[in-house]
Amino acid sequence: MSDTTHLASVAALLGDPARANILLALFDGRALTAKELAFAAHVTPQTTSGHLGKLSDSGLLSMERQGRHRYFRLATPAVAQMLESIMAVSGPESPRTWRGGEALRNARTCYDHLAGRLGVALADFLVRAGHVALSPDGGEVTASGVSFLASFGAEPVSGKRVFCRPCLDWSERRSHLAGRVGAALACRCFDLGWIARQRDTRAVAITAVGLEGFARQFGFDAGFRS
Amino acid sequence: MSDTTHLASVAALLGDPARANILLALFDGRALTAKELAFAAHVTPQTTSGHLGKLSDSGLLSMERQGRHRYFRLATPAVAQMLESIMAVSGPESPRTWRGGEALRNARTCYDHLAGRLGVALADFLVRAGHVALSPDGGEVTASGVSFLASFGAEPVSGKRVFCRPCLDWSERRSHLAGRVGAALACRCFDLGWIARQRDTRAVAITAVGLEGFARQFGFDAGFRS
DNA sequence: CTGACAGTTCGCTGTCCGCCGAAGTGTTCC
DNA sequence: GGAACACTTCGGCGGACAGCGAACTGTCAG
Repeated sequence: MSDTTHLASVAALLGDPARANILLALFDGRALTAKELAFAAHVTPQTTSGHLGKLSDSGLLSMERQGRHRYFRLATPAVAQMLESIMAVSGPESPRTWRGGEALRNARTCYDHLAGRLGVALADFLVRAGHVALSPDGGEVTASGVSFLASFGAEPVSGKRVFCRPCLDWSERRSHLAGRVGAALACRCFDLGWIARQRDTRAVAITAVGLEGFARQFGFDAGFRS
Repeated sequence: MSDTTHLASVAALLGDPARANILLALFDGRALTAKELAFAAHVTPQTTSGHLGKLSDSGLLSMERQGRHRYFRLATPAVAQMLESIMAVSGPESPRTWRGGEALRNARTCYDHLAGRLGVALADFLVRAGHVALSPDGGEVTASGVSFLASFGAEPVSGKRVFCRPCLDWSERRSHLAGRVGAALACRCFDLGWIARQRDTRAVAITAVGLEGFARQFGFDAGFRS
């Protein structure tokens, strides 16, 4: 029964609210210091230190020293995918209970790609335009999609294959784009200055340039709601 | 912080060894009675009853009455995928600690598709033959793959798209096939009598017909190791 | 060197929760 | 009817562990 023991021990790590907060704070792929994580977890630094030790020991986090700071990040994309899939099960519930605020629902990062209304709108456009085909389990980029992405300047990195995968959006209950394609799109949008990261939150801001750009290139109004 | 709370509460459910055993016992998609699950979880029926109540309340399990029995199963495929992704993170560790036995490593079901050495060998064949292209995030069936699957009698169900997705095998540390394609392949192998389910384990037995069939159609020896 | 600050280790307390024995409800079969 | 069985509820016990205050190590700035 060795495998169930390990599954349970990893799950138990995620089962503590403080540790869950830490992991979600790192969910967008950035590296944060122990103190920042203590703030995110709503516990004291010494408690956080214990949690970070456990998470690192089990291989969920990787750590990097820099002067007197220690930067923590998710050890691998597999960890992010695990968090995604748990939220896909736990998240939906009643949308009314959402306290993350409208900003988070509008646009946020999900590890390395975009989620929220913006992420879903992007995916919708690509599907409607026939650039991408999505099914519950996965997706494919069509020939027209390949050239569209190239013209937009979002070339998925690393050879092998153009690939994309759907990621269930737990606020919108619909799929947005993940995988290399999702990452490339998000990256390009940041480069163009259409969206910008904000402090202490996974929510991203849509800039004035972005509003105009999304309307022109993707044909939707990214103003969502006030 | 509503979403972290829910993530933590779901993870906490999986974090108990008894509940993890219950979920893994249901991982192959079958429905089991409360008593069978008590046996699988190594705890008494009354303790199991409490666990099943919690798992059902949080929507991880669905229940069905049948006479004086109660049958439980995983509520949705999303739950199975969540388990997969956690095992992908927790499972690898040192292969030496594997106690599931060689049978489980050789061939087992992973919700609705095949895993273990057999699952990996099938995926390998399809990739080498150019029937399927796999990347860490997803996969595609090629034109030749579509006709190959049709000739084998494994037509993925439900219209929309032929689709497949890789699933990280936590014993072999390599990908096998999941998604509709994986399910169709497994289903066809059961139908042909190449493999057979066994009691009280996720391991599947490879029949004599299967040995011959895998060698002829897929070009590998499914004898793996004694 | 000294003070400030990041991060850790230690020891203690309080709480939560898994577990089982005993007793209760509902169903089936004779 | 009554016995057997599946499953649940209740109550108390005991272990595991998150949390913090206090004290320690290490790094930086002047």
